[in-house]
Amino acid sequence: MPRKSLKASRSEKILNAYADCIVRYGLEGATQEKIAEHAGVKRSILRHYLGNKADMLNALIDHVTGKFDSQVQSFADELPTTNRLDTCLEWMFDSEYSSDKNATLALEALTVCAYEHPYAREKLMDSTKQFIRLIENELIREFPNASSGRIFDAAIGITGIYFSIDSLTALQPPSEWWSASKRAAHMIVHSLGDS
Amino acid sequence: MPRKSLKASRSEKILNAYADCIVRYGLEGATQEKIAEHAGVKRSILRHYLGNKADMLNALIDHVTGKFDSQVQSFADELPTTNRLDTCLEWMFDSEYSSDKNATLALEALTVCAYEHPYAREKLMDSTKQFIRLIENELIREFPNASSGRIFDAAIGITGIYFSIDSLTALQPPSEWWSASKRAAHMIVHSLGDS
DNA sequence: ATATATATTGTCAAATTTGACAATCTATAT
DNA sequence: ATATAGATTGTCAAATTTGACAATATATAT
Repeated sequence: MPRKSLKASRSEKILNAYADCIVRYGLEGATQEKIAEHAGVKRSILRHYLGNKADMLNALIDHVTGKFDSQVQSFADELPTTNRLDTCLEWMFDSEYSSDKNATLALEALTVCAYEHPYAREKLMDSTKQFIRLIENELIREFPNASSGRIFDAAIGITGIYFSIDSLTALQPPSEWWSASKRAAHMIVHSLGDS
Repeated sequence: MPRKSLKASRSEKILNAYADCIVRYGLEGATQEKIAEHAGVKRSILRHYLGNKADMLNALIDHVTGKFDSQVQSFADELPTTNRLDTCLEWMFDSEYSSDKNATLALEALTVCAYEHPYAREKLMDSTKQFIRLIENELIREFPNASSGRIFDAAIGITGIYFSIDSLTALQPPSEWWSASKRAAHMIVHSLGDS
């Protein structure tokens, strides 16, 4: 008898707007007013679907990490069977192929609340680990004889380079920084071949 | 006749507290109240020495970038004559040697305001460039025959790895991530030798 | 058509944050 | 000792942000 619930779709829209806002204004700068405006809804709606501020933050943490994780997963699934590693780096460091870098940026923007929010710290850590593992897997596939230690080192390095250039987008760096980052990642890859 | 001004020392103390707060609570989460508390002064003092919120932010930008720049400078000055590059990476990726990582963290925390603050964007970009240049110089000293392109790529990579592991401190990563980051940086260095 | 659960809007109070200024205290030179 | 410029504290109003709830509108099944 009741009308069908819009909780799922509305929550999705609101949380995406929330994530956009923390990327642009910082975690504490993302007020409910701005979030509502970005989402194109009234502020009261936020409370109706997601509760108070603390509830919203928890929902955001789940949303952002979940979105990031699923993007990482589909990223891995869509890699071709041949030339996987090169394609992987191509997608990571070419803005043309990047479907939605905002997931990574939102993840990074949330790190500031990890100091006082153990739950956020755990989930962010898990997502980061999963991303590193993705890189590890591709490196292992290409260099099955490399030691797990060197694989891990390389994965940490490539991930770091990616996270770093990604977070630098706010500074609008020249596009050469992206290509240089890609080549730096390739340097790490190549060094695995010299074992 | 007047009493001597404390403007320099007080401003220094307040701006350091400001920087600490944005690292812990984010840019917009660093309220004047919290800053004053961290600095051990009354809130009114902030206004007296640094003006209103906008004035404080501008002062903070100058302070943080200036502090970072001078640390980078003294970092370069203190490098030994032999084994400079290894020492450089040792200092960067060993928390024992790191005198004050907060300067880097504050720099990164400020990037969120670059979207709407062109002045901040410029200064943050300049400081980042200067850091990259430091790495470039050390690489050139070690590999004078490497092309400037590869030097730049390597510098971007090493800088990215450093910035990234640094900003991940909020997630309290295991210490192995630091050592892995260092080894990844070394991988980039070694790949310069195979030109 | 009507009941019902949900969507949506609106409004007000409480809490937080900031701006501005007055008032007082204190060191320093004369 | 006294004048002076600056240090320090205190207070209040304005603006912002959030919390909470009432009131209305609307879709859906019967």
